[in-house]
Amino acid sequence: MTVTKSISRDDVRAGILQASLSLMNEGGLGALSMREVARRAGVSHQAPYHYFTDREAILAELAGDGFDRLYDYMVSAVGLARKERAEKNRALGEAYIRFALNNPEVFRLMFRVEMCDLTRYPDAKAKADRCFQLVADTLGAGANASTASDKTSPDLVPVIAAWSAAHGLATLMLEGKLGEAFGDTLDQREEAARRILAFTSQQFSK
Amino acid sequence: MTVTKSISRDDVRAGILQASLSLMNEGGLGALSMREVARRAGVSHQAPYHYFTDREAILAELAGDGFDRLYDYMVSAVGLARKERAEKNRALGEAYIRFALNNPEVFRLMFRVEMCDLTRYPDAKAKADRCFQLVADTLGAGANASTASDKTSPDLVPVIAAWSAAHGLATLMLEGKLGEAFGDTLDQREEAARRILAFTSQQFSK
DNA sequence: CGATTAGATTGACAGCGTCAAGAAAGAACG
DNA sequence: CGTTCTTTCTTGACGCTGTCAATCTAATCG
Repeated sequence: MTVTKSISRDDVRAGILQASLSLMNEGGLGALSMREVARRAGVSHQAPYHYFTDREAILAELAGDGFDRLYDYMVSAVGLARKERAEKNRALGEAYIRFALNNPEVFRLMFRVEMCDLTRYPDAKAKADRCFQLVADTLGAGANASTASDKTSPDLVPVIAAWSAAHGLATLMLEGKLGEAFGDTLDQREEAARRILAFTSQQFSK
Repeated sequence: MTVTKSISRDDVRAGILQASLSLMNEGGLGALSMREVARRAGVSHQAPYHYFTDREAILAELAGDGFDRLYDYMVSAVGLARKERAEKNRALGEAYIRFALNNPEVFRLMFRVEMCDLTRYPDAKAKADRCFQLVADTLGAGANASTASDKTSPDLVPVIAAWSAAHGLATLMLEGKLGEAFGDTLDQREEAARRILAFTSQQFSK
């Protein structure tokens, strides 16, 4: 059946990940089942176990990719922003929320510990830490929240405060807790998020 | 077997809810299965369907109870706080986070739309709205974020901004995204949350 | 007392994640 | 070339899930 020269091992692996991603984006995290993934990738229901130890390993890989993409979102936004720190902070938050609204399922996956416990997947954890480090650096503190080198790092408080504000807004919008008060289309919601975030970063800019 | 006078209908219903709650608190949301709930409640695996149409209906009821308890947390905290508005705002946020850290699974349930879509369960939605209304009132705006009577309500922006800050902090702590930088015991984490929240509300108080 | 009806139970079905055993296909080596 | 070994994939099975359907129980009413 393999008319093409050959289907390499990596191709199958990539196919499984691709099937997982599209399945998740179509039907939510709950629709991502090992068997359906295998069906979509055109392999037997057990084949994925040859590439991933279990369901969580696939989720960890997807989450890792998500953190990489979030990183790109943030880096490019900060790069484009005007050079004032307040401006960069705002751009960072906006990128964070834009990513969440445009990739809701991946975003959920990335921040739900029971979906994939990143401490068990060092590669994905490194990608996540890279994001957190970028947030901390951009917001002006050098310490990493996750590794926590020195426990007495007062600069960490404002970083986490600002991060929380953006993360909370993203979460509440994603879960529909703000109702449709701010529009139902993606553009309207992004614009609303921008307004709220502008207020927040203005307050945080002393 | 029914030595007591009789097991009323409401008793069975309450037993099912109780079993669901304890199961959820022990093994997380994933451990809450209809059959295990029935087993714990000492009824047949199909009995719960006589009281709840499906799994989501049980979750909706638990979420509703959660919102009631969150309401109590917040009301009593605000009542105890000094009368300055900044003080009340801080107390509100602290109560919010204290609830989240002490009831992690219920909190997750309450804010995950795919677990139970509250628009399908008006009773639970009313309890949720009551909480949001309290937040909006305490933070100084009269409009309800969920019902959104008038779309041009500028006062809503600071309310949502503050709510997002508290919600984001609760979420990030709950999901372990802040690492153990702020302690591993509940008390230490509550204290850390208080510090961060103090910073935020100070910034928001102009 | 017998008939009706509401309530609860048992049984069945398809789907799930995953363990275990077998088949297929190369590679290594005599 | 044949044979064994190893790696890769498939099929089958088990116990679990949520839920539909049919059966059994029990109580109410004529």
